[in-house]
Amino acid sequence: MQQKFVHQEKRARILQTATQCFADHGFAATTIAEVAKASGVSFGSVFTYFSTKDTLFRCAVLEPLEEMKRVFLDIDVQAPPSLTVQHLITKHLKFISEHGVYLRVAQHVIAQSALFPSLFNELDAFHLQFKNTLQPIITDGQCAGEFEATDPGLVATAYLSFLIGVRLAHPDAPGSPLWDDMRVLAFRLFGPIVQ
Amino acid sequence: MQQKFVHQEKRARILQTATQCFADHGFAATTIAEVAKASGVSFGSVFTYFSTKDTLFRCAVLEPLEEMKRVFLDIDVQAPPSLTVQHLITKHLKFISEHGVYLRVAQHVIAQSALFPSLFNELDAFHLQFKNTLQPIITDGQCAGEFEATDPGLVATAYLSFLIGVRLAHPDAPGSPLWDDMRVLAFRLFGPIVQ
Amino acid sequence: MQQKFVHQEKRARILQTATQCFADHGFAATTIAEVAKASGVSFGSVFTYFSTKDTLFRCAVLEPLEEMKRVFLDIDVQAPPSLTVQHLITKHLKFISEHGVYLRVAQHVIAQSALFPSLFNELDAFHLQFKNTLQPIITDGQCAGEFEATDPGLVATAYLSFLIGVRLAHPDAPGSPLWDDMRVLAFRLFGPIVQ
Amino acid sequence: MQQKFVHQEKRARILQTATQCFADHGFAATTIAEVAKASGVSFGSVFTYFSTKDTLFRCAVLEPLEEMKRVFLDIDVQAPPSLTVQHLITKHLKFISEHGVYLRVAQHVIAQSALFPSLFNELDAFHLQFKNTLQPIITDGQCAGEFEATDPGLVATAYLSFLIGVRLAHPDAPGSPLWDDMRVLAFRLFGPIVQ
DNA sequence: GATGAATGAGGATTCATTCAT
DNA sequence: TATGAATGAATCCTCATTCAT
Repeated sequence: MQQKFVHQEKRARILQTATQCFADHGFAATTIAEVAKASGVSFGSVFTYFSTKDTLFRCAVLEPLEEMKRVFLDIDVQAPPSLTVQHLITKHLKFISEHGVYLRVAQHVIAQSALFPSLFNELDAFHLQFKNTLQPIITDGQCAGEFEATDPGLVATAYLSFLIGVRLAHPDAPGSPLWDDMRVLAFRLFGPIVQ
Repeated sequence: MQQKFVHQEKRARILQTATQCFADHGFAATTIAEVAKASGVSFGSVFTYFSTKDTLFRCAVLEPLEEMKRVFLDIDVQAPPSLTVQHLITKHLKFISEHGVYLRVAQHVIAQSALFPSLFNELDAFHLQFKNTLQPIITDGQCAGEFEATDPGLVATAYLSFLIGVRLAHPDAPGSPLWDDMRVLAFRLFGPIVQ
Repeated sequence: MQQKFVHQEKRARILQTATQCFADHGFAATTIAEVAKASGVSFGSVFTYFSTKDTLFRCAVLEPLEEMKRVFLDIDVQAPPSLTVQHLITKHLKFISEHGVYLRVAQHVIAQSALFPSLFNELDAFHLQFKNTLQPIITDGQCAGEFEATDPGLVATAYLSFLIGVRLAHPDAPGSPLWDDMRVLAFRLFGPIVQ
Repeated sequence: MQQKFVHQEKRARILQTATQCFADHGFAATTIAEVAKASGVSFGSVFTYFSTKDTLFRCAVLEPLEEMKRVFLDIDVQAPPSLTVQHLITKHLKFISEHGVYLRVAQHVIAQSALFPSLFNELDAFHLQFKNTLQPIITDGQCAGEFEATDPGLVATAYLSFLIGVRLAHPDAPGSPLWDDMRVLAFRLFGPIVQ
């Protein structure tokens, strides 16, 4: 039992270090030796926990994706719709501000989809799920006269693209005021109607 | 003279091919042999035109940046400011829709700034120049009551981030209707006031 | 006492599995992990019974050699010599037909004598002992006019080479009729004189 | 043209060295670095000529096989059949005495057929061709009353096994008298009838 | 200039051996 | 004794760069 715990703890440390390296240097320029050293484990130990470098990368991409799904796909619907959207925006910006390292790894996959087809598909599926989850809220808001009438799919796409772009363009630490400031800008994409 | 022309044409072909490879596989996973083959030139010829792989990458990043500067930094000011902004948006979206390959290379530099510090600085300087160029227009629009009062630097940042995000999230061909559709969404970031 | 028995049984199982692996893949391409798995024991246990991989190989080569010596060096002399030889041939072919796995391991040592000098010496010594044991019988047969006059050492060498060659060239199961059929061919090497 | 010649000469040198190493240490225990050093070429150059270690091994096994086929499958039929057989034996023993290194590599493939299935099939096909080529001669000899009546396939098999066994059991240099002495022993396998 | 063979440093992966539990 | 995680040396292979033709 104790064993198992130690094992998991060590695995997590390697994975976290590797994620940082992948984010900083990309897949190809990250070496296992570098990950091992930064993790404080021996070279061979990395292979004890992750059979290949590809496996390590897969885990770095897919495991945090589960948490991201929980944050982005579980929507707490409230009235009115515009309030729901504002809460979402706050939650989303908080998440991306805190997970910059992971998101840079994910961008690597998106930018070089040809190199990581199966990982790309996973991320693309998430993208689609997110759009499908967000659209009904947008539609509700438009019906309620809170948002301008625009293709909800387009709005969802634009919003997600905006989040991606903000994250990529700003390697800032989580504490930066930027993330709070961006909330109002993000909200504009939904076409709020001033009453 | 004829010689010179042939020389330039060959160089351009190599650079274009290399840009495509860098965009698809990143810097580290692109090999000179691959570029040579795809360019239809001999292996050794790549080194005749570009002394090192780094040089080739630098050229792939910096040369198109000049064209990008012309498009993004030369602003044709018109009245009213909101019209200027709309023209800019059209021009910008057109550019990014047509230069997807180059922009993926640039994203590579941004995402892995630690690997390419001098290139990153060039792109970052462009980012700053762009913001400095755009801000006066935004300020004018706000003064004219066309845009809501918001930190103009924040708006410029949000807008550029949006462009980056849309480009990264959509590997679509230039012909997609997405690029036209996004114009209205982009415009919303400026906080247009309906009159 | 019971303990000891279990110990020996486990050791024997590991050694048998290892012999099969060494025969199939050679020394270098056989891994301890593979032997452990195929033996149904834990990885570490292999080292409990055999301190190194070399030791395991040595045991796989030398322990069955004792049995082989009993079969090949204990000659039951009968009259006439040609009958003795025929009985030997039968016994030898039976042995090699039943010990194909072991003999492939031994061939490994012979073929790569530079890698296993001490093991090679053991096998070579056996070779010599065998020749020395066989020669008197051949000489007797020649004196009795049953075999043509030929250098007895040459005949013994040819006969042992024949046994080795038949075994190497035929991975057949023990039940194959080949082994019986070869008896008459083996006998010819002794130069029997038809009366 | 000169280029091509140099190229072939270098390739041949690497292949010859590699064959010696494979014969001495087997496939797994032979390192590319060792082959490179012994060949007097750089490590990387080995890969210029042979893309992988497996390819190098394949070439070491298959290329000399062509010469072996010429020697073993082209039979110069003469009268009487027993004379043909004696000439064959002389030719064969000469070949194996001179190609000990190659034959040890081939034995490696035979002994570990599971590791090299496609190479094993090539050698096995040769084995079969050889038997099919030899059988008619044996049958002729038996019809002419020169050889005892025995299954010709069995005789051919026994003879080839004998050649293999003699070669494996004797790492002697070509000049050894053994090879000449063995001719009469080999001939006995055909069951010559003294007249 | 054009070509492609030569070089060797660098990196992923394997695996015998050790050792803590 | 039994187990299997930890270690790092060893090895195959890649590829940027050099250079002779």
